[in-house]
Amino acid sequence: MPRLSRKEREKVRHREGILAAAEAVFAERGYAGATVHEIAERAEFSVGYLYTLFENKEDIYVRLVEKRVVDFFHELDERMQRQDGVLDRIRAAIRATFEFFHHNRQFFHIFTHFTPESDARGPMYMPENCRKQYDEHLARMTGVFEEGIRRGVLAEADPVTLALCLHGIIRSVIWHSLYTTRTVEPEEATEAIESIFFNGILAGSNEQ
Amino acid sequence: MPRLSRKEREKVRHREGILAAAEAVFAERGYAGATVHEIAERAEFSVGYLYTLFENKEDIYVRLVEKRVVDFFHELDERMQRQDGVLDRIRAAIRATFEFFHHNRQFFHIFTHFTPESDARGPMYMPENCRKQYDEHLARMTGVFEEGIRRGVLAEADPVTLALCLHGIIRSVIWHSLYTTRTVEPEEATEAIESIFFNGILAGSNEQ
Amino acid sequence: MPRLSRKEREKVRHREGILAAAEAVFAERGYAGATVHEIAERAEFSVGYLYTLFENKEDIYVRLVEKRVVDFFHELDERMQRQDGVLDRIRAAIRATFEFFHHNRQFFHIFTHFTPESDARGPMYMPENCRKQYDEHLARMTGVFEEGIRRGVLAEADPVTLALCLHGIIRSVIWHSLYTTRTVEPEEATEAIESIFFNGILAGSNEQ
Amino acid sequence: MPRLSRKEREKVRHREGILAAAEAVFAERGYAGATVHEIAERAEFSVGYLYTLFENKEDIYVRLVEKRVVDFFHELDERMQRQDGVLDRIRAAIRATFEFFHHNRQFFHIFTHFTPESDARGPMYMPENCRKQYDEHLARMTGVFEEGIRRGVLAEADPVTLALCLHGIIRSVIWHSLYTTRTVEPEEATEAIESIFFNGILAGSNEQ
DNA sequence: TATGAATGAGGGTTCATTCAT
DNA sequence: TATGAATGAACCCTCATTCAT
Repeated sequence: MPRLSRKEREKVRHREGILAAAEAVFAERGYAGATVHEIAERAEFSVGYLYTLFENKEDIYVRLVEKRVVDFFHELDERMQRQDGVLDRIRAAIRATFEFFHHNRQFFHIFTHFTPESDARGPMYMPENCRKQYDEHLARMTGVFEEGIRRGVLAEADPVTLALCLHGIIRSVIWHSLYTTRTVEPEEATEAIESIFFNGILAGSNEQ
Repeated sequence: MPRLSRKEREKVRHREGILAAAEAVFAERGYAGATVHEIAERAEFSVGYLYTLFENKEDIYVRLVEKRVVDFFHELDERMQRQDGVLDRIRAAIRATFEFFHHNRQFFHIFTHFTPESDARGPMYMPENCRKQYDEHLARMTGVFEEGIRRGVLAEADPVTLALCLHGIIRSVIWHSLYTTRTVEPEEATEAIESIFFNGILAGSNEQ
Repeated sequence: MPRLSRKEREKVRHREGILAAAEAVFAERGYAGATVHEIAERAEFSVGYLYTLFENKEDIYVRLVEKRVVDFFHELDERMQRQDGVLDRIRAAIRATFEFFHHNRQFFHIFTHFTPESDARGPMYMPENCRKQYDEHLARMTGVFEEGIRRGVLAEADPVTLALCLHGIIRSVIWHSLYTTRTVEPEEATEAIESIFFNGILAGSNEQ
Repeated sequence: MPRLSRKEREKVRHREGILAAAEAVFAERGYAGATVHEIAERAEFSVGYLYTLFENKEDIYVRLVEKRVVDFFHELDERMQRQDGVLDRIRAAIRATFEFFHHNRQFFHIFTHFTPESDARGPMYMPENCRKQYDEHLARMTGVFEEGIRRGVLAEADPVTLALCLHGIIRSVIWHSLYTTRTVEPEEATEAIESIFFNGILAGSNEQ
């Protein structure tokens, strides 16, 4: 682990401050709607300084998204690895997502609205290498569901669709939380979702 | 219903052509990223003419979103009303959504990414009166779930969460379709989702 | 010759007005020192309009220089062609240059200071295709001197150096005129230069 | 002459290093196109330090130009003074110029392109006090030509024009050397120019 | 009705200059 | 003395909007 000089540590702190400000602005206005001036203002730095730490507006966006996405998927993975059974892993994924959301509410304004157009620079476009991260994550989740089916713990179904459904459910709850500006308790949300996702909504089916 | 003169009918046609062009552009670039010139170009009208039919860029966006959202929720409602039982209504909602998506693929680039910031003009911001439409729709769906629970067809659960979950699952599948640019067969998708949502994913729970 | 519509003719007039304004600004400030705003202001157009007629700042510069250089060398050539003897051609070149200068004083601020750096964008850099024009012109002049020497009208000497010297003498007089902001009478200047260039400066050598 | 302390001598050395770097940058980019950062970088000093030795960008330019111009005219003068006859003085001026060029190639990118706008800050503008230097030099040269005419060595002609012509011829050869990036041998160049300038280009006139 | 030339405020970016260290 | 992080005015360019035709 490299020791950083005081200057270097300060630089890192400044970069983080700017990324935090950028997160808020991109979340509110989208990529095209955000202005570098507003980011600088909220970060309480001059515009010029941003350009000494980042190449340009796009670089700020890409670094920001990259950082958070990597952090998020890393956290998610680690939490899942710690569990043994398939069901526990799924539970862990749900809880970890809500906890990450709890601490990174802002970012989900971006994350939840990723638009993956490859050609055009969409409203919240997903940078190239985040797309890879995302695809890998989806593959890992799919793997978990496949294993569950193979072991007879889960019912027969397309594992990709299962992964998507879980993702969708979580995202919807998060979206509603952003939409109504109400907080979500990770614990509660996890339990509610788990119950629905595992047992379905029909009466008489939820005695696990 | 008022009879429209030829001129008026033509005007309506022009408005529709412009909205269709706008839909494509907003979908690709987001609200801030879209330019009035590009919309005009794709609609094969001059910029100036757009400004005789719409107040400004925002007006185009708002009218477009309003129109599609109203159409969509109207269709959804109607389809659900035609069914009697709770389960059939839910089924109808799923299928209707996928069918609407099948015919209005473009719009879901906007719809799926609605960001509901009220103050700032977000990347795909939801206009005031669409928000109302959406809230009403959610309330209706919640009502259906409530009824199901009351009648003992559905297991005890927070009906709002149920509505959100259904919404989320559908959205996720649609998002994945947009993301991978593959088409989704309404029939198939409906069945897959229905099975998961009704019975859950655990083995031994999916004999209805 | 294509007939132009009124609109098209106006466009051409506007382009010319802008180029004239640009000429003044580039002459005063150099390429890097000139601002598009100032050009627009002097041309009495808005900045935005310039960008509908030209690609960007560089395009304005390149078009301007190209136009004038082509005009100049074309004029020069034509005047020389009309003469038969070598001496008359040289005389014609001198006079034509001074006359062009008389009518395009402004441009010589740019022309006289062309810097032909190929890599860096110098203070008054010579666009690619003007360089070609210039090289061709120099070659033609060199040809004239060669012919003179071959026919025994001119003394033995390196024809390229002769061409350069003539060029230099003229340029110097023009430069001095710009420098002192005094006008130069084409007639007079031609005679003075001709005498020096043909006969040299030594006493007893100027009886032709 | 005041004795300088070690510190002061070092300071002088630093100033010279910076001016040398500045010379290269101004030569390549022009006044407006040059950046203080690039100068600092090439001089291997920090920007901040430049500002302790010079007032600002303009000051660097002015000092640089002043220094070289003074050096150049001083050298030129001295060399001419050493000669007795008018013709030898002219020869000395030509040779001295080419030798100075040989050792200060870089500077002639600036020197050859001096633009004398007084109001605007031109692309290679000539600082006030260099203008004075230049005027004095021109006056001295004019004086030499006047003397030559008075003594009957040179043919009757406007001495200012003669000075300008000589200047122009030399400049043109230098310019061509810069343009083609080929070196010029002072000896050869002097002879070639001398022959043309003294005898003219007509056949039968160059037996001195 | 329908056009597109013309506008100018505002965006991304650069760079001369300052100042704490 | 010497540094380079930090500033912000001013650059080039875009685009929502207007208006004469």
